[in-house]
Amino acid sequence: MRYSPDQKEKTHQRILDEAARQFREKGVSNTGLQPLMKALGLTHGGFYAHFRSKDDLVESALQEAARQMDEETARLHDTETPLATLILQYLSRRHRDTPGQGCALPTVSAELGQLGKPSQTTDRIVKDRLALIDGELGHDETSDRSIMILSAMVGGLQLARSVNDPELSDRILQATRAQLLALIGADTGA
Amino acid sequence: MRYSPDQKEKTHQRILDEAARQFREKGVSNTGLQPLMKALGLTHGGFYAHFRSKDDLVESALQEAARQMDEETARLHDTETPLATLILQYLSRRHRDTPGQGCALPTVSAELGQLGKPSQTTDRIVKDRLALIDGELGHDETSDRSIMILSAMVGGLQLARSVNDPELSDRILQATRAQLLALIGADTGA
DNA sequence: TGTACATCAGTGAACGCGCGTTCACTGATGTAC
DNA sequence: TGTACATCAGTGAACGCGCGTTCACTGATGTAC
Repeated sequence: MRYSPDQKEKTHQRILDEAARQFREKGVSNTGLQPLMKALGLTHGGFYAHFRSKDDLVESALQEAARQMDEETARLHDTETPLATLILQYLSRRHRDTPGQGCALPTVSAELGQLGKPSQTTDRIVKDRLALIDGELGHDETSDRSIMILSAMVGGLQLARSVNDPELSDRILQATRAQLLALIGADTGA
Repeated sequence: MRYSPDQKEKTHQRILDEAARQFREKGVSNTGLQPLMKALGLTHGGFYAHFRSKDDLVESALQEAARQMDEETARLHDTETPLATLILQYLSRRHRDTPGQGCALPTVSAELGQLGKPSQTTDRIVKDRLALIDGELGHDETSDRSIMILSAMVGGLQLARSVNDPELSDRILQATRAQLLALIGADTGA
């Protein structure tokens, strides 16, 4: 059956959103196209009217996740201390517990790197994040400090997600947060 | 055919070693038992004389990787500045390029966390690493500082592996290394 | 010492299953007259 | 305005494939007599 004129575009976006969520939640390898389409109330055959292949979807979904992230960081600048807010949000329980809405670096990017599938988008996300942090720190170009902050953010989130003991997980978030805030306090203050 | 008395034990260890390597290199989901056994010159059916299931192998291999790591860190104490040496080795090109011999936290543990498979071993590895770092820093119990150092190590390694641009990858390793060494210099010096 | 038998690590075909992908088809909508 | 036709998003069966797992079997070694 044929649908209203903008129906295809809407479905395309729904697939993209759901994929971006599931890829970050369960990993690319553990996300099947069949269950994904079923979750949207569609059958799997129709997928190929929207994307050339699963790899195509992966790349598009990674870009979509990056775009969503950009929107969120844009909203950051309305706050008083954007970098502190970024760190607090990144290393929050909420971000730990909802990977589907969060940063793609610890999940999708890591898996792509492991599989040897190069993605320009990973580099773009990393460079954007670094530029954001450097901007807040008052640096004109990529600094060692901003790289180390991003490393600690990604590693802290990942460890908090990997660990089994809930107290240890909370502790990892809290400690990494506190240390990073102290670091940037020393940078931007005095 | 039957083999010499200690043959089974040797084969068991060979499977364990190869699995620990492949899991860290390609991820658990992307490692098949059939190719794994073939790589050892065996057929896949024989696998179940050694392990109850793939999940059993995953847990055993994770423990094996942890054991290998312990051996390596034990050797660290022969060096003059063990913590600095640990950081330099962890964030080295060598470690980035040979995940099969390296730390399981950024690869296997992350994937298990993603799949919702709890593993006691992940917690043990994290706690051991933290204890090691705290010991070098002169702390009696887990400190915020040691957690943040481990976060930055894991995150820096992972980012360096995920990124496509070789210069950016090298830069991430170098910057995270430099910042962490400066941090522990300030801690242990002064 | 020689022979009959039990053991069991490893073999390889077979299983059901979910995967990514293909393809002939459907049928409501948009277009042409 | 009414009718005939083209379009094409979505359907659902089917494909070949690799997966984890099972199982009847093999045959060199260890054991019992």
